[in-house]
Amino acid sequence: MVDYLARLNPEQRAAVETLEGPLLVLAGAGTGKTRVLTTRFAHIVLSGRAGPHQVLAVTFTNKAAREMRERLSQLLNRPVEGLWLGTFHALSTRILRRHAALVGLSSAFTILDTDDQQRLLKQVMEVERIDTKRWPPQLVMSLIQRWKDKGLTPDRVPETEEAEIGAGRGRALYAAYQERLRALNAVDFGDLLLLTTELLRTEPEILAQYHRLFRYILVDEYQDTNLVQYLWLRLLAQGHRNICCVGDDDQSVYSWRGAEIENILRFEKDFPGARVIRLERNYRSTAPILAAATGLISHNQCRMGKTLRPIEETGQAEPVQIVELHDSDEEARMIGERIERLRREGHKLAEIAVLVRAGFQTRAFEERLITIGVPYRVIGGPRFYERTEIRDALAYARLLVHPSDDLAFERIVNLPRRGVGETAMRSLHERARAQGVPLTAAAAELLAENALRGRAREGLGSFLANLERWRGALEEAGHVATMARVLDESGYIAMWQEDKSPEAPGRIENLKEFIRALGEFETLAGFLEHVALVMENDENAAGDRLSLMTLHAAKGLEFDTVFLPGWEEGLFPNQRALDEGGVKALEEERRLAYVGLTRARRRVIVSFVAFRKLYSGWQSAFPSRFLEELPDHAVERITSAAWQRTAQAASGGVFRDGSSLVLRGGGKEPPRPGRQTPFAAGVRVFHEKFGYGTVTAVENDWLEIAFDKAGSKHVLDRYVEPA
DNA sequence: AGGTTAGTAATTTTT
DNA sequence: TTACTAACCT
Repeated sequence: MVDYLARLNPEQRAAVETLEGPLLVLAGAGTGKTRVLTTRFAHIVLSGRAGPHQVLAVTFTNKAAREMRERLSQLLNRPVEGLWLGTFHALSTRILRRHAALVGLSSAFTILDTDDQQRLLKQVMEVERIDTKRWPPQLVMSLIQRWKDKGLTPDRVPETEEAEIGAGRGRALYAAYQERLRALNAVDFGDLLLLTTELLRTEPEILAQYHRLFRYILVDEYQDTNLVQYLWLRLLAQGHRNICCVGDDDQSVYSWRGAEIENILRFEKDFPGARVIRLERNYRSTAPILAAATGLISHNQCRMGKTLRPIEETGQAEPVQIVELHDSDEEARMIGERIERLRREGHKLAEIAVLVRAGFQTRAFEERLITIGVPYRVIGGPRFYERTEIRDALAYARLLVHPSDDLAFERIVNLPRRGVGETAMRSLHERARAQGVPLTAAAAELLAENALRGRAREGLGSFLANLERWRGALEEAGHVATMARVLDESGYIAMWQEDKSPEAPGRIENLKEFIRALGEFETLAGFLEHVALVMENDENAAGDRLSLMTLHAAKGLEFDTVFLPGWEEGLFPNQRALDEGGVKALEEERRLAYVGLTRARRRVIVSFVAFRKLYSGWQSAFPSRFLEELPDHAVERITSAAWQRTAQAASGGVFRDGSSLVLRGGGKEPPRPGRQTPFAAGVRVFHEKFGYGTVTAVENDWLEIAFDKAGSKHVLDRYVEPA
């Protein structure tokens, strides 16, 4: 037997060797999913069924693609390049650039990011006279994005849905936005998928060409695919029908981003004759952790069904701990203490993670970790290429490469200040629209005609002259030196140097890093393409550090010890998710809890509090319903009092100075337990801003009130008085 | 044109 | 509480 096959368990082997026809591999957490995927790819090649270039391998993230490429090159024992292995978006771009003309683009189209998308849509909405206050562009954008996720071009958006947004003009806005994109020779992320699918659907010869090329298709994280991605895959798989999707329905947590768990649940219907193989042997976690996770997820209705089994019974495995605490400060303190203890016992910080439901929760822990001196890193913060200064620098670069990039022009024409304000921009826009030319050209025209006055003329004049000069330098001095020069001569660096805000020095550092990053690419255009598709963080900050991140960001990672704080109703499961998505959302929240639990190899500490500091005040909370869903035999429940006893008993415990038991005075003190809201459903109330209304529901100190004038609102009881 | 202040809203995030 | 935006003032 070939030795790479010998290293697999029977299910994994079946997943690797079942090559013909559709196959769904249901891979539970920690069951060797990546190994199966890469080994399968290698097996296709090594068994001589297809060349490496005849396999299409699709992932969601660049990280996953990179990992797969590396492991594949190890298995094949040679470097692998130019493979059809990448993200849906990168592969779509590659296909689309080849046939751009067929979808009305030139092959040098630019890819807009979220920020550009929103600016553009806002402009479109202003032109269409839509109140952007009533209809935030962000909201409209998300609906357009959702339509794109479903494979709907403007003409295919159902009439019932278009009434939803922009005063019933949703579809018109979508169409206008698409028109603007086309005029700019630009696409957004959604378009990459949508246009590729359209291309494959309307051009049978091209589709046939790809059918001939791709003899095998591999898909990672299938539970996260949306409808267009499914259509995209289905079109390409029609050829040989050798499609293998790997995923875990219990880890589908991106529905709010358009992912449809139905894709994986429906697989056998979508691909008749499909085989399904379950990977249930878990190589990661202890028996109690798996029992807790399995018990919890069994409360979901909407799933394929799968049971994680530990590899062997480990007698002394720790139960999952559930710690009850009085308030959120105490929770941060408890976790800090436990981390210090683990550290003293010789555990690496890099093997410990604190996973929270929402980003803002990390702050409390950061503060605590700083005071006790534990090095940490926050994963999934603002990404490098999304920082203001980097996006500005990118706009300069884009304008050099594409003089017609209006969005880039607008972003930096007055940054730093060049006296080009609203008035000047209005005349530029008017001219550009009238002549059908880009803003740069319009500016040149107006300058030549002496149609601009004062500082705007000076500023624009030297700006355009500079652009020309820099473009010349690009040829002679190369892109790295030129961009450094651009940032300097434009006054952009100086702008931040003069800025007194605390983050300014960091921004200048980032700009230096930006110049360094440029050096890794042959050309500026190549760099821009990379940036558009690979918006990732460099989170490889060295050293032994604790990880702090959201549950979403933790998917795919694993740690020895995992802390799961904030298991309270409203926070987790998240109230807003529940309000918007009902039972489906609750199940997704539960899957998120499942993801959290299964990140741990050896230890899980779940915690919840009675009072949580939120924004300015304290809020009371109930334990999360998920806590009751954890099977008793797998958990150990520790009450606040019990925890205090153990802490006191432990040498060097929290209460060394005896002060921690006394809550600090003033506004920092959380409210006493047992407080009851004086309001009940049906009671008439008055609110300073919303006026009179009737209470329709009560949850803790939150009231749902139907106001006579202002509609239905969710408010805290302390802001209303009996009418 | 540009700086200042008041008002408002606050999940999850990759490409 | 903070962070961001829009209206307002100079």
